Amino acid sequence: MPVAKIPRVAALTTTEAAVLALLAIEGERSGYDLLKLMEKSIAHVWAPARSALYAVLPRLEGVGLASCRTLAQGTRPDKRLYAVTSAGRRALKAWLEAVEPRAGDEFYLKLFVGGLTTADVLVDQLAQFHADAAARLAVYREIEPTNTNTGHDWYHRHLLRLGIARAELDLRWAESVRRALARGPG
Amino acid sequence: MPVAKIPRVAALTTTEAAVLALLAIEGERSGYDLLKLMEKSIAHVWAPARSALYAVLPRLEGVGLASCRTLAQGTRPDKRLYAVTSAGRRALKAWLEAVEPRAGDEFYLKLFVGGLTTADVLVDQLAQFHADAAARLAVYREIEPTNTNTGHDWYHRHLLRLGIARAELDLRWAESVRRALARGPG
DNA sequence: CGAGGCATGTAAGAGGTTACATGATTGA
DNA sequence: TCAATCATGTAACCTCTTACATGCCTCG
Repeated sequence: MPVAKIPRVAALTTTEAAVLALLAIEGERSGYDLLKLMEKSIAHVWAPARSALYAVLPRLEGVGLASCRTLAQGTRPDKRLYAVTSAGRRALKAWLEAVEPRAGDEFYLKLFVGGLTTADVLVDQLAQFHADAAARLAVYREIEPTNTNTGHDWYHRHLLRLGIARAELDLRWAESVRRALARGPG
Repeated sequence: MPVAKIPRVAALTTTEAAVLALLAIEGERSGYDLLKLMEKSIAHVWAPARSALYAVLPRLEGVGLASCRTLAQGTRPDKRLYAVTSAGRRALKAWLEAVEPRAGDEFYLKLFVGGLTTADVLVDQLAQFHADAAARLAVYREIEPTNTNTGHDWYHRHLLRLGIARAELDLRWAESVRRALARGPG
């Protein structure tokens, strides 16, 4: 008996996730609306080009993660209003819950739209972020005593200092956010 | 009278610069050699895929920034040994001296191979890095008082804290490196 | 009457990535 | 005998960027 094929929806790209998340938060919007909303919020964490946004919206509609209706405006150009579908919400949930090492900006984006998920999920994401920083710190600590501080090592030493300070900062920050989440957001 | 056309050599990509810099530091090497060297040094700052390295070397040779000779080895596969040409050194110099805002990883790479240039150049690069961090900090400081700490703002607040702490760290670090450069490297 | 907002897209190209492809030698 | 090291590349694809293209309305 053949195993039922679960339609594995391809994972969202960061841009797709950002758009879906913004639609989920703000409700039905046009590409133009989203651009303006992004500028003063999510752009600090993820800022796709205008053309990327306009490319991603029809794609999301094509795979059923967003719906679209065209709003004819008398004088102005037509608007295409997009909204997240239930499949879109499911994809967004899967994206938010997927924990990946060295997620980089994707992690910041998840925290930025943290209101769309639960504290549990965010604690897991944060634990990974913490582990990543700890791993980096361990690597740097191991390199440190081998640095001679002469020749090219002189320059490497400064970068090493920055890497260590950054990693330590990240560790402290992750801890503090974890505690805040434990006390409960909002 | 037509103005003499200065052959504007296209700016180096980060990967090209990393490879040229490594060749400049280590001398004549094969792609395979470079890969191993990268792993335990420059990779912390810039880590291209293996295939990217093997693609970039013939390209550098094609535009005259690197030279290549094939070394037939009895038992092992042939080696292609690359070296920086004088045009390559000039391109590298131009890359090192070009100051760009929000250079990101490219800045770290320049400092990593700082031994290939002068303290003056690095001070300029550092000044830009400092200015970038200051600009970020200013933006965050402006956002801070508008944050309500409720709803989605609760999450944004934590990211804001991280952004501010990072920017402050970067400012202090840039200052300390600048002072160290003033005392003279090596 | 000109700048800027409203509103959507296309085309070309940059700059990577992963997976595929090959094959001998050496050390455990 | 099996995995790792030596050694180089190709092919397909992904994702995003910049620049091009269009056209009306509104406000100063």
